[in-house]
Amino acid sequence: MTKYRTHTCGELRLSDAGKTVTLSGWMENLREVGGGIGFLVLRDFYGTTQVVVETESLLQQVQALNKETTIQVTGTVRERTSKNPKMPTGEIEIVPEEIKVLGRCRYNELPFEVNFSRDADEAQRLRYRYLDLRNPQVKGNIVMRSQVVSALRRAMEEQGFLEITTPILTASSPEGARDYLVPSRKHPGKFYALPQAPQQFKQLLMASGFDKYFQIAPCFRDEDARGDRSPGEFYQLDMEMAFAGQEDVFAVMEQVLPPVFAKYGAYDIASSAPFRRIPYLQAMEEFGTDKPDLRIDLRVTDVTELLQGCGFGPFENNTVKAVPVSGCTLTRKQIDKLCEEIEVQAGQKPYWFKLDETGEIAGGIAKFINADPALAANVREILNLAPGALVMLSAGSKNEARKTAGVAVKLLGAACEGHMDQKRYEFCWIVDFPMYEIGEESGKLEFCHNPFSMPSGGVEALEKAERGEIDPLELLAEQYDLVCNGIELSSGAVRNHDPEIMVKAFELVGLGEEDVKQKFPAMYNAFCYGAPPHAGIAPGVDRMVMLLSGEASIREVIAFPMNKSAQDVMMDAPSTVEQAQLDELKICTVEHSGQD
RNA sequence: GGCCCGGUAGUUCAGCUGGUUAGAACGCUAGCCUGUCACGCUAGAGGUCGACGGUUCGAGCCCGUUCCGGGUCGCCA
Repeated sequence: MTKYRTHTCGELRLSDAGKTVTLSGWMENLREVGGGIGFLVLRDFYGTTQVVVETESLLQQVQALNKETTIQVTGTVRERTSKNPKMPTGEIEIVPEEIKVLGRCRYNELPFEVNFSRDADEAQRLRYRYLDLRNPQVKGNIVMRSQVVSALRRAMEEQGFLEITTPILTASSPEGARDYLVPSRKHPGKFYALPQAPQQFKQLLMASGFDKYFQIAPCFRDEDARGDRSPGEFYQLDMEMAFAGQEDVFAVMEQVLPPVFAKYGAYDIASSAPFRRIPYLQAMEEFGTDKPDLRIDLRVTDVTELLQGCGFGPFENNTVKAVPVSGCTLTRKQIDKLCEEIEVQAGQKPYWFKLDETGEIAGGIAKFINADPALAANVREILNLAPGALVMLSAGSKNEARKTAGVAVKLLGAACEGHMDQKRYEFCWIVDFPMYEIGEESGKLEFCHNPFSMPSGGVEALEKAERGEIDPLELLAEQYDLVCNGIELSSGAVRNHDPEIMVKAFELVGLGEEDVKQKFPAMYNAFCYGAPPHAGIAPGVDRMVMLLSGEASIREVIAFPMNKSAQDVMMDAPSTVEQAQLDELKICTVEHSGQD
């Protein structure tokens, strides 16, 4: 049997001096210092070890090798005369007797230098991801992800959950995101779909009598990417529990997540149970978003009435929101830059003024407020302003003004000192989501989130809405979001397990029993055979690891990510296939015009 | 699909108001260097300035079209 190594490149210490060892790894660097001496840095998964090449023949041998060649070094561990306290193996070096090439690197110029790969162009990194991943920092995120997934698994199992895998080839679902379709060879013209989430299967597991289910579940959605959303596929910690409600789900997550975040995260403080609960409407009013970052102490104030008629055009007949920031030291230039960034992210221009050292309102739209001394005094009092305060303003429809203010809170919190406690994980639950909304395109009543959620108040509430006793828009759903540091980790809900209530919920949006049966046949049928009340949630694994690593891009926590255009440039996917494969699937290719 | 930013040496970038032979750092090649550790020193090689078209006496720079990458909005029940 070939023994490639006796030790790893990260483990030898001074106490090992004198031992004969064999190490295998990548040749990271060769430093020749003259006099026939060369220092070779050998790297493997576990670390780096210095090999000191002192004989002419060995030096010639390694001089001829390109960096990143894999080699096997057999030699003696020796105490270094000049130690390097910066590296764990810095007290020793290997004096080699034999160096064997295991895998030659054929190129003396690499697409980028391994230890600086994070500075390289991202397309280049993804094309040569196997080189990129040799960088210990890049690799570290993937290692951490593995540890986090393992810890989550253990924690869920300790809570009595059973991991059950569900089908990858399944049926297309009628709602939600665009599906990835897979043609069926045995049934020409018909398609499987990759699951957008195991939603229906986990609910069917509940109907089957499994009590607590979880899965690190792959999910597939054909939607465009974002910095925090990988295109195509992602993973969720999917869970569902029977005979359970909102509080039961909260309790599980509040026990499972904080220890994992505190242990593996970049910050070691995570909120403890119970997480703060914020009703949806309150979050929208106070934070201007349903994804508040609780580390920021800034809040949104409605100043619509206060500033109506101040003479500033954009405020007339619009909702106006203010975000006061005390003790703001931003310069005029920095404020302008921030406004630009708010405009990019919110799609709407913000306005501002500030209080100078003497307490005078100055800058931005100050003159409209100063025009009326009584108004100026009111503004100061209502917003509780002291000298040095900055006030960011937004105006527009209620939604626009809120959203812009929300972006302002997020960016001001990050930009202004003393308004954000950065080094912690702050969880919160957003609760009491509306069940229905008026669709922007249709102008009609639609489900706000998903039709699987149980309406608060059950069938009675729906009937009241049906009889016109209450506005359907006021109906709430037993639906919740889990948010951490301004990032939505998950939606979840108490599910609607009662076919009667399901039909009633659909009737309010102009659909009926036939629609429910047609859209969700398996679930509807299963629930007709006696289903337990159940609830669940599915926090995104990629998002969580991204938060823990402190990375700004989700691609940094995925071993082999796709680019923004949903391509794997390393594997060249998607790609064309053989005509024979298409023929077998009875798929005709259509000549592409190239114009669309 | 809309908007914004970018594309210059193997890599990361600089390049003024349009003006001679397009620069730097890292990497690479060669030589030197007896303890380096992001080793150091000297020299050298390396460019279709994303592509196409236009304006101009003259374009890396200005204009148009297009391709590629990233961000953002739409989208993501």
